[in-house]
Amino acid sequence: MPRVSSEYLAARRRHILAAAARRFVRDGFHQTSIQDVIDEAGLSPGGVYRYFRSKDDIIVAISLEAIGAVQEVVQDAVRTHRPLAELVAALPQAIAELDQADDRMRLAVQAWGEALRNPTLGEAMREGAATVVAVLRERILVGQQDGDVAAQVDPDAAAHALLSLIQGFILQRAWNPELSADVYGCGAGAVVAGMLAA
Amino acid sequence: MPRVSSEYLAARRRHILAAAARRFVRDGFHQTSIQDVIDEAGLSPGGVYRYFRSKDDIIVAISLEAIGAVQEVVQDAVRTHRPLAELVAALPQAIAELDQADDRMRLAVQAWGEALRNPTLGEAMREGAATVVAVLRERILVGQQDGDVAAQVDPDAAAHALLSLIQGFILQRAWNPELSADVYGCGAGAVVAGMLAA
DNA sequence: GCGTCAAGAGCGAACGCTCGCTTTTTGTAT
DNA sequence: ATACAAAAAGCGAGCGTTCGCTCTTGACGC
Repeated sequence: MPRVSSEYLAARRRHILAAAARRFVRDGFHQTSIQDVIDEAGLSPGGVYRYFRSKDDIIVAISLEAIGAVQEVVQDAVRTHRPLAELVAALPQAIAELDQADDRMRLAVQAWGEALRNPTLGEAMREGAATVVAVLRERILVGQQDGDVAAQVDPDAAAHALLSLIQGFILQRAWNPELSADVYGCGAGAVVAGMLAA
Repeated sequence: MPRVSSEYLAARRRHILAAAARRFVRDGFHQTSIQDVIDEAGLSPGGVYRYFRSKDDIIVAISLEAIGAVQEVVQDAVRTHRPLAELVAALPQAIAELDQADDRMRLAVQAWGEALRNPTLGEAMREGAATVVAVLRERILVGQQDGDVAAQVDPDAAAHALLSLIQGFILQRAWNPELSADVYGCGAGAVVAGMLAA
């Protein structure tokens, strides 16, 4: 199959990544051997190494996909211009839907740990987090201008806290898929909406 | 050196765990070979395998230590009976102090991922999270009885959200040690105290 | 001198990955 | 249309290395 279209090549690459993702979800990055990925993809070592320079390359690609997906969900959610509390309450549901098909969020949790020792991934993670924080900060600032958010709140610090609400849900749901996105969303929304009695 | 005291044995065990922790922090669980741990401990394979049945045993022991530390910090903080917003604002500082000596929180992040594939660790993680949630829920319930917390808030769901604020800080700080515990604490406190304008 | 602990050589298995070969497809000349 | 040459995708045996771990052996406190 030489001299094939670039779409073919991209599809092949995606095929390998999908196979790797399935194994990584089940067994973890490092309990999965490259041979496992090769078997899952129905290829041979040479076939896989034509598309990826190393196992680490595959891990990085998968991790970037996972964090990119989270980033997108948050950005999309903010774009809807809902009230902030409602937005926060809705995010868990959106993430749960993203996760339903392929357990992608389990990959995200593993990628978090991986980012601590892989510089490329660490940089990407910091960048991704910074982007999400920036988006949330802008939303908070707008809210303050509109009078929907208390003026004395530090937008940057609060944005980090909102990011935590998302990350925490991803983590807790990875451990316990029973965790209801709706219930968690209500809890998170209530916290943001002003949990303490006036 | 036969027939030594049980304190000696316990100390030996701790010595090995400390050595393993140093390596695990630097290189990750799976990029660290058992030989690395052996070298770091200044022992031989036989010396290490007298105290641990397998590398996984060491990983589990280290992970349990890390999650136990978080659990303790939260429980201690709740016991101080401060106002809830103040408590949440203070937690990041307490965690940062815990982390300062040995980067223990980097181990926690790795343990989170490890819990997804190691059933023992998974169970421990669910249990640990449930304990923390229970403690926070009780605190919220008390707050509701005292009128400090809005009555319509679901205590369980809100407790999960508070746990997220802690987990998110651990994660974000692991990626970026520059993240100020004070600033984050203020943000988290503000969110809980009622971020949205009345 | 018995009982225990640690040393360290070394085991088999599994690892990530390479490389020479085969197979398949495409472009071009006929 | 057909034949052929060039190019590239995929195969898979097998490389060297490293892995987690075992087991014999010697050292030493009691």
